[in-house]
Amino acid sequence: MNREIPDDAVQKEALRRFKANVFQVLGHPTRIHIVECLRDGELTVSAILDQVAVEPANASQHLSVLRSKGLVVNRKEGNQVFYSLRDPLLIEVLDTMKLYFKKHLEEAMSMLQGMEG
Amino acid sequence: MNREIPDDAVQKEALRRFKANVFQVLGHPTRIHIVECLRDGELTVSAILDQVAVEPANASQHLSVLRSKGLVVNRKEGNQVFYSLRDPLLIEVLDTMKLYFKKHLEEAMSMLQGMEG
DNA sequence: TTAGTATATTCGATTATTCGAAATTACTAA
DNA sequence: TTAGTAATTTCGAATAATCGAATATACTAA
Repeated sequence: MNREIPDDAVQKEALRRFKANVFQVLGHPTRIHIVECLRDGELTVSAILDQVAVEPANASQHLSVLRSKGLVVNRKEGNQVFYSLRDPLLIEVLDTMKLYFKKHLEEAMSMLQGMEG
Repeated sequence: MNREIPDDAVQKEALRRFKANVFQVLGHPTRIHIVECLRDGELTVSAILDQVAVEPANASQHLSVLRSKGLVVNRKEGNQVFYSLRDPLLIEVLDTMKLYFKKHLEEAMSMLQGMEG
């Protein structure tokens, strides 16, 4: 198999798919919100719900996505489930992004108008 | 309007939507590939097509997404269109991500198996 | 056991993304 | 003009993402 495409290219493509997957997980406002909430440490689902005002079922679904793609981990303690970020490096990505956003804020805002208009 | 939700929260939510939008744009392997191609400078669509083996129409659609969300810019020169990254900061995001990926490569690979299996 | 709280899963409808094929626009060179 | 290359747009079908409602599981306390 793979007589024409070199192994290297196949692996690079696989890596790109993986990257795309991670970005896609971050590609939803509610999931971004959840990740931001977890910035300073672990939280229970209830605590997350206090900040991220969505249906519990919906939050669970988003947490499930974050979990399945390895961005967050969870631990159970009695009645509750605590979530936390898998790797603080993710915060760095978000912080670099924050720089990007700050820089492009003005155009970002006018762009937002267009997005939902 | 917005009698109950403070302005600040509304703006934060707007910003999150914008961030999500950018991440979503990066949430496709072909678009990641295109951005990576543009890492070292501008390229014509043809040159991009040489590296990213997809239908021209498909590449155009992805470039259109990258353009409309402001991640790339283009200029026309005669018969051809040159694309380049809007802001090198984007590369930094990608580079931070690269660290993340390197760190999680092993699990990443087993995760990829699950994704397409 | 029963009732109550915390979280997760399943289901079905809606909306969004994605792709290739076909048609289109914009240039260039003969 | 005509033919040819570069890039884009439109269309329609297939697939994926999203949400709330309803249901289910797991734990706790009475």
